[in-house]
Amino acid sequence: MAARSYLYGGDSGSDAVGGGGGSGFSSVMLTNKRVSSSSSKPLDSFFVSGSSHSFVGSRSMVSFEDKRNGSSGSFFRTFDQEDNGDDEYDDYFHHPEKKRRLKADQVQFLEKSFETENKLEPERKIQLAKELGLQPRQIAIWFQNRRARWKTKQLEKDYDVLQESYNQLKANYENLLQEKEKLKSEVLDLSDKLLLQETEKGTSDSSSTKSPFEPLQQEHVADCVNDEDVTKTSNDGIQSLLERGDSSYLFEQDQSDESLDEEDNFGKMFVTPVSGYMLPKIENGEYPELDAVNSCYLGFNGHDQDGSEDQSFGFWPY
DNA sequence: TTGTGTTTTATTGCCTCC
DNA sequence: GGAGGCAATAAAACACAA
Repeated sequence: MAARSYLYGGDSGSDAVGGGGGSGFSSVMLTNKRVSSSSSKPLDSFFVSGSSHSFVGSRSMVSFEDKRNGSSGSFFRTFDQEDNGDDEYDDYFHHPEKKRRLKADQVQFLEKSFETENKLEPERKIQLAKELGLQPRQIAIWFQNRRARWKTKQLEKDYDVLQESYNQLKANYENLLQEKEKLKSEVLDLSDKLLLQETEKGTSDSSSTKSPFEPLQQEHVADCVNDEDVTKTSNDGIQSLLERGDSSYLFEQDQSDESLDEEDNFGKMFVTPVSGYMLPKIENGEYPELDAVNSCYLGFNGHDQDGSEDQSFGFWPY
């Protein structure tokens, strides 16, 4: 073990109460195992608990509460002040391995001190030990354990917050999925209508100019719409077109029909060559709404990069 | 009364800081 | 290298249902 000094009981703690399961009364159990420069000088273990005592020994250093017999009273009891001193003497000296809990008022005092500052400076440790009639080491241990409990509570709170956030995100994601399905069916419906329209137009006028939808076969559109990764595919198609500088597939608005543009911004849309989706047209080198369209995939596409299923899009702090 | 789960007190070992 | 903090853990004390 690293350098650690023991005031009593010699070496590490095979004979100490607690981890070692050994014996040893307060001279072991309540002893500063570590010697610190500030508070764990050898006399620390014999810390005087009350202002009226210059030295009262280990008995008065501990002021435990035994809830079973309801003993209570001042923090600063001494042997002389005990009502049933002999019995408690037996408790302390003949059952050396027993731990005693701090009294409720001692705990309350420590809690208030912890509220103001959860770290313990040596001076404050000494002061608290004086006021409570405990050893500085006990104060330090109490604060240490209290910090651990506080941390656990904080983690629980953080977990709850994250859980709530996750639930909200999940709900949003499910809403977006529903919305996406709805939009899909709308796109499919409109594509059908347009194709029908083009077909009728084609039969009546076979020499008309090519429709921008001509490359799109209806079954192809349907296939693409059913594609799980359709939005990503759409984006890929757009990117490849942009890289090729090929804008011939972009759906150009019929300039003669201004009312259509005003009513539904149809002219700001184009049909993707691969999936047949209508998407916002590029403006200033950016897709104004494409990021928003794809955002759900980036965050919640439910697939790993290798394509495997990954339904656990939640995040856990541990 | 007893078995069992939880809380509290304390130890141990490791780590960081000065 | 010493002092102190923290995580892990032990064990006593406590709570409570059966």
